[in-house]
Amino acid sequence: MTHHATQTLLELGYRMTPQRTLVWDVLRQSGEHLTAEQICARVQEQFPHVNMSTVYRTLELLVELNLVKETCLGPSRRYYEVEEEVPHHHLVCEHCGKIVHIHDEDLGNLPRLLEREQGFVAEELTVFGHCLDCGGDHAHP
Amino acid sequence: MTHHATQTLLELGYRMTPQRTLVWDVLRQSGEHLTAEQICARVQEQFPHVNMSTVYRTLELLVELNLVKETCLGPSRRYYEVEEEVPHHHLVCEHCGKIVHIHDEDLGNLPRLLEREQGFVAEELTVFGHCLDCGGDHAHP
DNA sequence: CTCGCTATTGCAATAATGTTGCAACTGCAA
DNA sequence: TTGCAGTTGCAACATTATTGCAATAGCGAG
Ligand SMILES: [Mn+2]
Ligand SMILES: [Mn+2]
Ligand SMILES: [Zn+2]
Ligand SMILES: [Zn+2]
Repeated sequence: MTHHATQTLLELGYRMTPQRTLVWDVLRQSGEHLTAEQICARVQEQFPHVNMSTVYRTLELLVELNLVKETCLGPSRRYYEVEEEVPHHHLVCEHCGKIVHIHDEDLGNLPRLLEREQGFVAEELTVFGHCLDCGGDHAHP
Repeated sequence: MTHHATQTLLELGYRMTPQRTLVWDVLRQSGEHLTAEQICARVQEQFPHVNMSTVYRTLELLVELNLVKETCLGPSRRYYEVEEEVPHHHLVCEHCGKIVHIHDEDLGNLPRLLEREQGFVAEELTVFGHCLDCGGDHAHP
């Protein structure tokens, strides 16, 4: 576990445990969006007796401390990834499942428009649609 | 159940049943985003023995026929609403839970931007953030 | 209008995902 | 080294959704 996360935990009176280190390292090394179950499986490759409930509790803690981000990219499942310095948004291809990251500067004038017209402050957005490979022509190949 | 939905079902060889009529009518009359459980509760006010599994199966069918839209507005729950002619998108306030509809013309240049820069065809988008009442000033009151 | 076929339903069991109570264990600070 | 509060594993539980199956009931044919 990097100095960053370790320090945050210890400063706040939490303890460093192998379980927490492993969950964090899995997320750092994968760089993907992982479900709790996927994280648990990868943790168990190195430490087989680690329990799902520990993984859930660890994720809950890391999310609370803003070290990990929880995202809903579809029904019935939560995905986790390391919280990055600069926030990002998601394009989700409904055909192949591919997920692409975009950043505030890719949003054009939408945030200003929503704030001006609706008084709504956009923080994170998810766009469902079809990616380049899956037919931008609406053909849903 | 309106002529519209009835006809679609019958044309395709499905049968009209009181259960299907009730689910459809609940969705039409509410105009809100309802969970399967809420729909079932309202159906049971008029027809108490209707079962949850029937509601789920009915919703699955109506979604498949594009009569109802299923939306994921957060983890752990699916919401249903009547599919409208003109598609819409959602602003979800993470503080008070309020959901606002916006339409394509409220999106500014985002769809064109995504298509041009990412080759991504946006179909439906969900924006998480904070509504007017819940402090556009990031104060999260 | 009646009949019969088969789509549909209710029910209970099961699945999938996440949460919690609790006794045993263990970081870590003194 | 030691003690204790934070943490874990486990099993039970909670919530949301799906499925197998026998009983029921639409609806088209006659
Ligand atoms: Mn992401
Ligand atoms: Mn809606
Ligand atoms: Zn795709
Ligand atoms: Zn609000």
